[in-house]
Amino acid sequence: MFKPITIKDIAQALELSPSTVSRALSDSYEINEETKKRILEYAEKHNYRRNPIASSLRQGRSYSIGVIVCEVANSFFSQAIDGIESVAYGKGYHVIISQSHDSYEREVVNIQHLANRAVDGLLISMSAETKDFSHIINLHDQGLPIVFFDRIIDTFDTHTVTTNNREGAKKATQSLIDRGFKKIAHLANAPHLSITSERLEGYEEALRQNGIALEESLIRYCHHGGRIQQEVEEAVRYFLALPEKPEAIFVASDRLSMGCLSAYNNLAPKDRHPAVAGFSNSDVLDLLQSDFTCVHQPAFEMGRMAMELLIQLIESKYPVYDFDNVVLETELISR
Amino acid sequence: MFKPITIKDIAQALELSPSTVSRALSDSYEINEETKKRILEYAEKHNYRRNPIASSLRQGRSYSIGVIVCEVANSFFSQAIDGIESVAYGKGYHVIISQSHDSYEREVVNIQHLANRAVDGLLISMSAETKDFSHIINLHDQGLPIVFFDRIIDTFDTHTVTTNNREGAKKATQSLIDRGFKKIAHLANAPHLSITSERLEGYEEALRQNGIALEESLIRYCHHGGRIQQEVEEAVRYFLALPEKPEAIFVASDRLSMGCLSAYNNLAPKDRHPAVAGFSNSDVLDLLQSDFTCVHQPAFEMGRMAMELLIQLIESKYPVYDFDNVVLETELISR
DNA sequence: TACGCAATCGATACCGGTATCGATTGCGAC
DNA sequence: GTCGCAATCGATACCGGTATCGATTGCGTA
Repeated sequence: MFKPITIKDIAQALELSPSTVSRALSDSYEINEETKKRILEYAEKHNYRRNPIASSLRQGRSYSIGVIVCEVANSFFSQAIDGIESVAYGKGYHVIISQSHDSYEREVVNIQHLANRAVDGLLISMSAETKDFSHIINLHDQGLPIVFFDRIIDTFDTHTVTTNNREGAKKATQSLIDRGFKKIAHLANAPHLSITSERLEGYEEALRQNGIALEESLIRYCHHGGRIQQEVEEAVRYFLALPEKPEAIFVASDRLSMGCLSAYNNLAPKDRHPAVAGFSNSDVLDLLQSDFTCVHQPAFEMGRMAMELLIQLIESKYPVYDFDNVVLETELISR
Repeated sequence: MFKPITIKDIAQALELSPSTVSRALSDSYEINEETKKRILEYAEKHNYRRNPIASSLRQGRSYSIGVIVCEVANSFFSQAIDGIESVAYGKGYHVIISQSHDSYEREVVNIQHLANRAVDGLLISMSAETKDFSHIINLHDQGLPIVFFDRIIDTFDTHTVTTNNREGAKKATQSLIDRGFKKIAHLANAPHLSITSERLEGYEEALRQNGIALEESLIRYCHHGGRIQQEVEEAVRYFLALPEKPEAIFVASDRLSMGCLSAYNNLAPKDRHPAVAGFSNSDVLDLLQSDFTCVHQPAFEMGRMAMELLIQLIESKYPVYDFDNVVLETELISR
């Protein structure tokens, strides 16, 4: 088995002390430029690599952060992750990605796992199923820096990055109204998600401003965020069974849009489907249906910003009590 | 700042030695059941968590493995990752996901990063751009266990998990032939990928067996795997400019299929598009075009298997010289 | 009685960096 | 001449577990 070269090996070879080598390798001002050069050259030549494990142990920091999202196979989150990584790599942090699959249990396990792996901080977007936040509160109480993005909770104060969900939902709904639809249903995400209530508000506001009565019967929730296709089909089946079928649907998310369209294809293949507008960051969905209007979130930017705020928390020398709640604007893309 | 409880704290509190506590916590047979119970209870009560960093340092193992794929926003890879995780978590391993975005440089950086983070092994699916394998060979020579899946290289011997690309490509092409098409183009991935040549073979074989002459002019490669939409558009533009336009296209991958369909929509919105068949694990693409026939790979199973083989390598007490090259079958899904 | 051995637990070095405290040298200033 | 201080480097403890080697006790057996 290959045994990598250590700082002590270098020290011995150059007749220096380990501390000198360590300092030289981290470019300390205490070390003579000449010696520094010797050490760096030797290290380079012998392909020395710092052992981050040992380093972490001593420094009490791992220079890695954890990200928990429901799933990476989702355009919004994969774009957000790209944004996160773009900042992280630049600042020397490593990103560990974890998926909750919108399941409460997996969220708990994974967050625990990440905390155990001694991450320096967490970027969290809540799972759809989660109603109890104690697993997160505990870590926060223990001093672990946490930043929420997209799906946030307000149980305690910290940085958050979201989009203007209310306004986005309003714009999407308005676009459907502008196209002449009056009977507009809403296919919503899990009720306890922050984005769900905000988007619902926007939907309601658009209806109200256009003098359209809100019908509770036109709102359907998906408690697992569409993770189970069956729940989406149930909603669609419900819509199809209504005496007056909705002419259009405002769908809360990407995944739900796909599930919804797929369900309509399966359940009523020959029928004319209602028009659909909704939140989406997919670059595929636009191929799907020419009349699909979507609200696009600046996912990359959100990831970037969340990561920057997290690093700010991590590297702050003093406890932070002043938190940012960034809200970015959405973009309506219609065809 | 919160200071977590350590093994030494427990030892002191219970008037035992750290080694006894350590052994009790790992359920060693050397420790009396009674003492074990005392220790476990105390640890539980005081919410003790083992410090994996310290543990890794001493044991020379991190119980984490690295995965490098081109991107997670890809159904095939996200499904494979799910498979990987399903095995990993069960065996106490943590999965660190890294994206190459089909770029050679990012692949090198990320693999280096993972190796630095002292992963116990790597699961690699090669980037489309990569032609030089020395960064991987180096790590392998240093004894790092590596298993390739999907996009493999044969520069050195190790476990690999792939699908029967030749057969899958053949089936897809055959399905187009069965539908009466004779002029069938092939939109291929980067030429140096293993999957590219294998799928090309299947395409050629299907043509040959049906007495259709192979026309080199109908084969277009995307050197960046479709990462740059421009290259796909270029290929489509090429197809559109041919004196005899292809009636159908066999597309090598998911991403290329999307890019291809999108390009046709943009470049020739009013034209009737050629029929498309190709490799895909997307659950969206089937919504797209009713006549899209796809070859589905058992991605989850591939991930599962690759992870199991990797663990086998990692936990083997003796050097392994006998390697498995698993080839799973594809499934043709037509409508 | 003495010896072997299993059961149980302790002391300590060690994993590879790094923070801390100190030592040495040289030189300008008083 | 001595003092102060900057520059440069060394020795060592320490981070938190864990592998290694030993020590002790008790009991069965020759």
